[in-house]
Amino acid sequence: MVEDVVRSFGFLTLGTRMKRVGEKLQADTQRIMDELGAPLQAGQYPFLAAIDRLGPLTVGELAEATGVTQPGATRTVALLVELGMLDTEQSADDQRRRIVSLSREGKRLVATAKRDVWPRIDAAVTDLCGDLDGPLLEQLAAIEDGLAAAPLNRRAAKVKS
Amino acid sequence: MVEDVVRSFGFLTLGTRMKRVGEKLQADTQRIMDELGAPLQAGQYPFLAAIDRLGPLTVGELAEATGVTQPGATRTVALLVELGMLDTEQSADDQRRRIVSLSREGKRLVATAKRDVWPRIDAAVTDLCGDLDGPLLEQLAAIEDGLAAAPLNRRAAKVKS
DNA sequence: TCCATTTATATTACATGTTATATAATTGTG
DNA sequence: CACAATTATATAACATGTAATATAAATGGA
Repeated sequence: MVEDVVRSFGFLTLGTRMKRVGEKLQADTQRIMDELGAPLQAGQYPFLAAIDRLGPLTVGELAEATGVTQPGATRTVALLVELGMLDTEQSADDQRRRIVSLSREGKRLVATAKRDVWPRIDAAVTDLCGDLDGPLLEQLAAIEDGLAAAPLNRRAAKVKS
Repeated sequence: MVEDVVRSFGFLTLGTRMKRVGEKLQADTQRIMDELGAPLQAGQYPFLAAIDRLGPLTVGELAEATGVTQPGATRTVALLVELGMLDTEQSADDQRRRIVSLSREGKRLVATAKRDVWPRIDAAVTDLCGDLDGPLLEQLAAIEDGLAAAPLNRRAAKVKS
């Protein structure tokens, strides 16, 4: 077993390390969702959740709300329209804008996710991180070790009961 | 200005959020390196640093040390060989293994980076995160706000004097 | 010793992020 | 009120991660 240099380098490689931990969390989250039958990718839910919370939004507003660039938002919206989860209409007063809203199916999916899926994910992540405190690098190490010891989907199953 | 839903959702969207913060840190780090004339991408340095620290490694060991998958390591190694920073040789006792080492130029780059670049990056990130404490979500918020207020390259310039 | 299994690396296909730029609609100003 | 500048979205080109699979070498047991 070789030393994990990204972990060893401390603040110097913090960006790489946080990105890596984030990707691992997302991958584990995806597994929970797969097990529960949720039909989308983890990274797509923020788009649905943003509209659910804020009402119909333009592409640019969705980019802001989800923290991706505008081209990223354009692409994900196109995909979710393709999948039947979102509808778009041209804005009446500004023909450049596209107003994105939840389709009937999108609304159903959000309702189900809010009830059955998101609470489990939240509980699993809380199980992993909720009690953490102290310096950032120590918390990151605890998260990495915690994920290695028991991935989120195992924690979700545990918490569920 | 639209609400940042990934931030609002707390633990539920922690993976997306950490990935995003990590990407932002990396992008800022890249800008420091660009300003200092470092010729590689931020994400490529862990490969050089791993070999500098641990000596020549196989592709698989590099994957472990840098925390990427083996195909990712294969590709990055190929790129860095192309750029003249790494050399590879077939292992004598196991023809499947490729031993990856720093080229003369790679060694020179690591020496320069260790002296001139990495300390600045470390100092800038420490300026941003070094004093943080408390619950994870609060620290993440502080990092996001801190980066928005003064990106890492500004902090590097400040610390440098 | 032969051959099935395992292991190390490479390849393929894809997901999802970015930046730079194109296009079309709107706005503001001389 | 025409036209330059701005704004919203789309597209293109690329970077970098993954999983699944192919290929070639090493290993181990009948």
